[in-house]
Amino acid sequence: MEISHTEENYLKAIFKISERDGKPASTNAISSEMSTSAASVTDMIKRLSDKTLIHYERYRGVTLTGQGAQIATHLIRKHRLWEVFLVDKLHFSWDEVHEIAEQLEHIKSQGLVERLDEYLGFPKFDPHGDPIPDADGNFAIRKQVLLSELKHSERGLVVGVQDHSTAFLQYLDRMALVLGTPVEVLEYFEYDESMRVLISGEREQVLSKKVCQNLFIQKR
Amino acid sequence: MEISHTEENYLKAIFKISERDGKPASTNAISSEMSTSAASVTDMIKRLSDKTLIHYERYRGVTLTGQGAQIATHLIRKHRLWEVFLVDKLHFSWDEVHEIAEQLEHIKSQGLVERLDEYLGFPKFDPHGDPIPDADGNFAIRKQVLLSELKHSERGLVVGVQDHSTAFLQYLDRMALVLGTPVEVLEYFEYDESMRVLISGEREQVLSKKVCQNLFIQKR
DNA sequence: AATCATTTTTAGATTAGCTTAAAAATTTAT
DNA sequence: ATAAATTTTTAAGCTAATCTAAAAATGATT
Repeated sequence: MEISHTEENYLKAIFKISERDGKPASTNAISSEMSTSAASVTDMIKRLSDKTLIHYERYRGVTLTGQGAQIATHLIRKHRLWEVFLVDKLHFSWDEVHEIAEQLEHIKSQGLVERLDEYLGFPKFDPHGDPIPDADGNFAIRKQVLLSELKHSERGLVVGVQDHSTAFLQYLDRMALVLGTPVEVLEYFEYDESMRVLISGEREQVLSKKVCQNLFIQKR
Repeated sequence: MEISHTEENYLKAIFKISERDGKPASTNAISSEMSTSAASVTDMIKRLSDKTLIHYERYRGVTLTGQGAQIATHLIRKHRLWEVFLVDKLHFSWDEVHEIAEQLEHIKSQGLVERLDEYLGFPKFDPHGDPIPDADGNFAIRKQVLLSELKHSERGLVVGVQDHSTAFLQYLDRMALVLGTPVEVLEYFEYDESMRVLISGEREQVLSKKVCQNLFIQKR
């Protein structure tokens, strides 16, 4: 069965929305995620239903079938492996790779992903700290909390971001808060929910509420 | 100006045909190259003409404009660089890479090709011995002849293939006649235009007319 | 339960790219 | 130079994916 580039993107969007919201993806949620009209989504829902890639109940929302979920996770696998390639091998920065990987994830080939995986040394996380599903679709799980959840004097490592925007990633680069950086909470300001943080055991920096709520930390 | 995947493929086909035949590409030649109907080609010719990517005179054939030629050579550059990547880094064999590169060549990004080129060490030829145009579209030229043009006792190196078919490439693998292999003509049989050849200074092999007419040799 | 607001679907159209079949233009052969 | 063969174009229509606008269904409010 042929699955188009566009259909693949819909499946990925549905996967993302159900993950995020913990419930079936509504027509509107999909149209918003895909930046398209609700009418287009209704149309596409019919096509994907016919191909048994999704399960749909009118006005109830969309869930992925086993088949659909497999395609979606495989796309995520490819996307994240290509991001690792672009950063590790071609030396792109982590804020430049999303759009390119968005195209590369649609390349179809039996052997390519597995060889790429091997070539990259079977990475478990992408350059933003997001887990890379294995060939069976299983994601590695890591104990992580938001920096905003850390208490005074708690320490940890930066392991990921919740906000993937270019603006945030570039801010983190400027602050030298890349993946693997050790952090320690020195002080919490209730007034604006900001934190004074020791970065790499070297520099102190006050980080805003918004920053703290978008940075994943592995405690230690 | 947006150029679609399909339009890019037409430009590449027109480039290939004009190169091969040394004259403007006819509607039929394009339809044959693209495995599509002549009517579709006429349709596409209108679109590409409107975008000033080709020059067309009814019943006279198609030539690429500067713009069109630039896009075509850039596609060839990307295709061949990706083939080098697949063979050198991911260890695909030379008969497996064409279809994957056919997809990869359409990836759009400012920096990607140049970084890939650098990563691969600025290769001048792809795994089949075809020249890789530089960023300005210039192809390296190499003095090469077909094996069938060599006389008795002449020697050279295998540097390329004319026939890119899987069958031929796999035959060459079996015969250990990969790129860089030294060959010497020991005997020419007028009867069927076959040749007895010394391969790598080690093994003798009789090669058919068809094989000799599809192997490029650099004399020495 | 009736009304209002929101969400979703349907209806009708558009575009890119494709098809087949027939018509027209060009080239080749007699 | 006229007929025959070939090439190319036109005509008409299909599918996937999209849109806007209107209709219908659902959910929320009083």
